[in-house]
Amino acid sequence: MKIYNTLTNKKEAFEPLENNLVRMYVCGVTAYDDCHLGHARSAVVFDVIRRYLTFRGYQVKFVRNFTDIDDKILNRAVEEGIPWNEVSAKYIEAYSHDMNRLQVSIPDVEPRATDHMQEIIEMIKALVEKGHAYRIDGDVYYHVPSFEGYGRLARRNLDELQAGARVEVDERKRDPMDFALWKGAKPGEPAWQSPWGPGRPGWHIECSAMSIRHLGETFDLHGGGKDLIFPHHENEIAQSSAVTGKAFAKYWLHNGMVTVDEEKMSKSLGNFFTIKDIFAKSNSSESITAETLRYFLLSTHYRSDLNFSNQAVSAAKAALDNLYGLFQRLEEPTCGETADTKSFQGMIEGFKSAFLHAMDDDFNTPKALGEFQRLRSEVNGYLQSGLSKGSRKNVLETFPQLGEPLGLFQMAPKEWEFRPMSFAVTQPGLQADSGQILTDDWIERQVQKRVEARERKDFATADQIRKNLAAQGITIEDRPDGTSRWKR
RNA sequence: GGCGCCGUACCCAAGUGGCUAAGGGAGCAGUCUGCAAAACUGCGAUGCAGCGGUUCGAACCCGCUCGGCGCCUCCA
Repeated sequence: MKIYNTLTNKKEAFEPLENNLVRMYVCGVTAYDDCHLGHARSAVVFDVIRRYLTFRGYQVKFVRNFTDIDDKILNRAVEEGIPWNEVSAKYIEAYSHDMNRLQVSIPDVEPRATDHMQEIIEMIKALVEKGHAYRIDGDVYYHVPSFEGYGRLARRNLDELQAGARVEVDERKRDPMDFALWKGAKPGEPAWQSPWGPGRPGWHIECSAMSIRHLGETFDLHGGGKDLIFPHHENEIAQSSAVTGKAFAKYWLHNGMVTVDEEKMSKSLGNFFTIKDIFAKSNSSESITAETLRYFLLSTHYRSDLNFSNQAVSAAKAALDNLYGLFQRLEEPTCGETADTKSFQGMIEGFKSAFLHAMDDDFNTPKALGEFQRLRSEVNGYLQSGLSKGSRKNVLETFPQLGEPLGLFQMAPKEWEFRPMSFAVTQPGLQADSGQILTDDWIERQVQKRVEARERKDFATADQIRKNLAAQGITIEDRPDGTSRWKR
């Protein structure tokens, strides 16, 4: 298996530090607002990485944190007029809800900064003792020049950084690059007791403290969005290695940004789409919307940026329609039995090995999805001439089995709906009475009436029924034997 | 200004030194069908931003140019 490591800037053979145990930490979110598609991408990408490692036989311990104390949370509390810890609790709940809808599996540990104050304070104390941090009044700063390897991850040197510094420099700091480990509390702010007086931790230290607490001083994988490389991950390394004297994470993985009109999706630009909104505006069921979003998110390699558009999501939905269409046909009773052919077995095996090969190469999900599509096309070809029951079953099991690491193809084919996906009300007339209110029984009766009409060659009636159903978003497909299937 | 990434067909997107440049969406044509739908088959980049260079051979390596983006500030 090969994994691209930001630390070395190249793909490396993946070798866990300890046998087949993989310890991975991913930076989660600051709980002060609903999460958007960018947050979701990071969560889905690392969910897939975790699932695939597990699928490959590794024992994975996966930790993803919540930042539940931070300036933005405090600001939000003032805005909403509620206590700060209600803000974080509310948005942690919202995040968990969204991740659950997106079928993102729950990490083994979801640590929160406020539950690790002891570890954080101990770590800062150690940094002060070792001369890597200093106190100014109630604040504690990390002294960046005291750490020799600073800038290695982001491939920058201190001179360059200072030349480009855009922040107003706090004159009290020994170096402009120094960052806060501990912030003394201002009146009215929440505070924890510390050797430097009441206050709260800076952002970067919590990830160091929590990852070491749950995974040990050196662990295998550390992930997050690529916008965290600098300064967040650079600072994590500086803090952690300065305390332990050991290497921190062995492999650093970073996902690309989600963009809108080629610009990074972000709060500050205001060009973000929340997961909540996307689900609310979707004309499909929650599970179908979730699978479509996952397919969309995995259709670009995790390290590249991914542009969000209605068209791109629709393409993902259409691609899934074709796959679920095949599943549906495979489940139908066979008319003619044909014997298994050698070439069929070979084709399935060829697919499996192509899938593994793609995923083993730095989790190349777009390539893997391409292989699934190729399998679909192959199986459809076999279906033209006939496929044995055993082979049908084989295919029907292969998709969910290999789709599991991607979190795809877990749905029963009959639950799938084939209507084009949209996120807004496009055609009010059609939208208003789309399939949802129609019961399967009612549709079934309509279809049966049409079958009977066709039997007596009353095509006018048959076509009228088909037209009516089409207006409700129901598609009819006639089989050669005179029966019909329908799809929402 | 510094550091880094990217530019592959109408759209999305793999491929990063050597078979006919994966796959999906959209489109067109054919087979099938009462007509459809679906499926299948075929068509679609003599070329991978442009220009040079290295090489027996380059989308892939090197250089320059143009264009886009990210980070350098909170950020997934």
